[in-house]
Amino acid sequence: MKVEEALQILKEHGFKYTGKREEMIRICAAEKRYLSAKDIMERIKEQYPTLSFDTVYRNISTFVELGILEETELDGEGRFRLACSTDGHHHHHVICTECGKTSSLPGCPMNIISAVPEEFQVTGHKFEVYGTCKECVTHSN
Amino acid sequence: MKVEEALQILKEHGFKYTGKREEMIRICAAEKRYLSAKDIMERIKEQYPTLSFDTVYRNISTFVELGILEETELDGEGRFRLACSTDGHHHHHVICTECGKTSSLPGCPMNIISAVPEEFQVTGHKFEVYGTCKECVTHSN
DNA sequence: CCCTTAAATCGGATTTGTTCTTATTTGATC
DNA sequence: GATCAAATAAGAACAAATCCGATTTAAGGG
Repeated sequence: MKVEEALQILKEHGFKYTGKREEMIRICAAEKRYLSAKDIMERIKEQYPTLSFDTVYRNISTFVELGILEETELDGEGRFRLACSTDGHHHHHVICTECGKTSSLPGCPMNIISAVPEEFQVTGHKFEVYGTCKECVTHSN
Repeated sequence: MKVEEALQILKEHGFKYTGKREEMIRICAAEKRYLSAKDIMERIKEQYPTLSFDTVYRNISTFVELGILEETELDGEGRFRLACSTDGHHHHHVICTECGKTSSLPGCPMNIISAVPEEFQVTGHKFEVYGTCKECVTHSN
């Protein structure tokens, strides 16, 4: 997803444009990795030093609801990255547990699963491979 | 995994036997679903009304480290269930997001994945299907 | 342009899940 | 039964996330 697409989605849903929102999205668009709310705060402080964490958290959850951001969880804290499933087709990621860096995996296990027990009404799924990226392996040695 | 196996694992690793630990394990063994620390606290209060949450949390993490409990996360809180991967072979679950009830899924996507980018050193993976179980669908209507 | 209004933001207090600290108790071993 | 390390209690401390009341700001209409 591109920054412009994200802003368009916001507009379509009646959300106001603010420089802070755009900057948050730009920050997420800048790297192929999951960022924590803290990471985003840190990066946005350069342009908006007074931004409150309430704003960051509130915007993040708006973005997640609108499908602009994808969410996961590492070490008990939420991590976010610009949605990329919509770029092509649905897929999953390998995630570096050190730095949040991601890389796409082909395919989705749901396509292959023979059967989900019929006493469950399926609402979603999560498939994530965890690891350490080359950079983080190097740094930790 | 059975309660006795779990206790055996504790013993093998030099942990002391306590009634509280056994009871915690029994509680987890009693149902095929993920329980929160709070759930376990609640259930154990019948036998050990004074048990502190520190004890519950500390024991839970010991159990997770020893592979006695499996951990996941729902609604921002840790959930635990008696490990069952060791029963037969490695597998995954459908999880009811309402009550934590689980059901096994055959197979593991890691077997099918063609290739993980070689710049990642894989350390683990998570595959979970989420849904609502029959009981919870009924109750919410 | 200015006015109005609802949405967005601020700043701090609050909540929630979890961990830490210190003193005390208890299980295992001799 | 004495000893000692491990386990526990109780509450303080922590960190992530949310809530709240007051203020500011974007968007649209006159």
